[in-house]
Formats: sequence, C-alpha cells, structure tokens
Amino acid sequence: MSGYLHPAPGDIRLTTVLAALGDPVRIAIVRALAAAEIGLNCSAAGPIENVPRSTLSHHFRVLREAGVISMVKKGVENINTLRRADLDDRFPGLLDQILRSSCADLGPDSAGASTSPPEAPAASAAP
Amino acid sequence: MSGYLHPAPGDIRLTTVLAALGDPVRIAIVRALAAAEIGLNCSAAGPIENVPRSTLSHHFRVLREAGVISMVKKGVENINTLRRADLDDRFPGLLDQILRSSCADLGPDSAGASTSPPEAPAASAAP
DNA sequence: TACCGTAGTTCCAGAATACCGAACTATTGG
DNA sequence: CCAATAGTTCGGTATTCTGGAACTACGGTA
Repeated sequence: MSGYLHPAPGDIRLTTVLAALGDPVRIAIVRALAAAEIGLNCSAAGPIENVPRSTLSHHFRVLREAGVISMVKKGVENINTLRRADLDDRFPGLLDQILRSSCADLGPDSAGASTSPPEAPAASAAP
Repeated sequence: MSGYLHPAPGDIRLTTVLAALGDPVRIAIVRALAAAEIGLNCSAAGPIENVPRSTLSHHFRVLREAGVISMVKKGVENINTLRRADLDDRFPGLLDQILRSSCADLGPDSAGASTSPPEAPAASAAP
C-alpha cells in the first residue's frame, strides 16, 4: 500500500510533531493540506515560494516521519494527506489549535527581517 | 535593567515557538515552569536528566529568544518565568493545548490506539 | 580587603541536521 | 522508444546541537 514508512499512531511524539511544524515551509504545507480536505501532490501542497524541489522533498519527509502527513504514491505523483484522525486521537485539539494560531503568524515572512534579530549582544548591560 | 534581550510580544512567531517547544528538554523546562506558577532558576526548571550546564544554557537561550520564557537576573541566579500572557495574547489557547498534550507524550510509547485521556499529573511540585 | 562556593555563560571542538544544485528514478503520454 | 513530469537521492556547504573546560558574576564569610 503506502510505499513510504510512516510511524504508527502510537509512535507519534509531541516533540517531533512540534519540531516538524516549527518551520515556515512545513506549516504552510500543513495549512494547504488542511484547507484542501483532499490529498494533494507535493507541488500543490508546497508553498508558492521559491523552494527547490529537493528542499521540498526533505520537508515532506520530515512531516511524514513525524506522523503529520501520510504519503501514498499514485502514478507519477505522491498524494499527501493530513493524518488528522491519528493526530486528534493522540493529541486531541492540538492540530486545530495550531492551525488556528497560524493565522496570526502570517505577515512579514521569515528570514532576513531586520526588525527583530534573533541574536543579540547578550546579557548584562553596563553594570 | 531587565538583563537579557527578549522579543517584543508582537515579534513572537508561531514557527519559532513550535520549534522551541519541539525538543524534549525544552518542553520539560516549559512544563516545569508551568507547574510551578512562580519563577524558577535554571537548575530548578531544568529536567532531572543528566544535561550539562552548557547545553541547558543553550536551551534556555532558545526558549528566551523564541519568546516562550522570560529571564531576569536576580542575584547569583536567573529567574525564569513562562510568558503566559504574551503567548496567550498572540496565540490564544495554544500554550495550554500543548501543555495538555504533552502529558500524552510521557513514556517511550503508548501501546495501541486508545482514546483514553491521561489525567494523572503525578508529580507537580518543586521545592 | 581577600577568598570560596554557587549559578550560568562563553569558547571551542565535533556530531548532527538543513539547504540546494545536479544527477537519478519511476511513470505517463505521444 | 523518446520526451516530459513528479520526486528522490547524492554531493558539498552552512547552520545548529551537544558537551567539556574555562570564564564571569554575585553572595557570604572572615
């Protein structure tokens, strides 16, 4: 059936799921899959941004191995679906909550915004 | 003289928060801070596991720069508190949902697909 | 003052992972 | 068979994670 390896529902771990969703490209993929309630191939689920296909493939693999999506080869393409039931069963309400929250995260996209550098000359100011 | 640099509430990004929480050590820290509703120093908030201090310091920095925790130097120690208000303001319900879900993530794996919600928060106290 | 112990940070290496171009592997259609 | 499509895998480089050793900062004690 599914040609790829997916974790069993009981093996889905919260930290792995959160780490998988903690990436702008990957959460965009998940949001696209959640919006289209049917399976999408990688091109349709990937964001319109200029993401190379090898990088996209990597992101799909992370999502798949985290148990967030399910991937089934169908002809020349891969059909990706959100593992909603498995996620809701293991972490009830989590996925919906994150998808709802992600609406507030749209805006100045990641990378290079000079408004808030994540690293700073740390620690104690002048004593 | 607040000490360390924290992102402004409006600069807290969902993907950064999820990435910060997508680590076993870091979510253990957040759970400890959530359980003890007061500030904890790094030693008290850190998991009992054998995590070196340098690694722990790194994890606290990631949480701080993600906007998850706030760190204030107080004497010889750092007092860490969860930025509950800021997180709830930006992503309402998200933190509670994740903390609730993280109870299901304890242990190596759960046998079978059972919809039993684990409601046994055993140890909760810190001295 | 000096000295000591505690609490964290910083520095430096090595391991692990992320990114992306290029080459490769199916599968479908002409 | 040949070409096009859809993704994967393979390289090198870049970034991050991990942990030991050294360091800074503060409080207490003479």
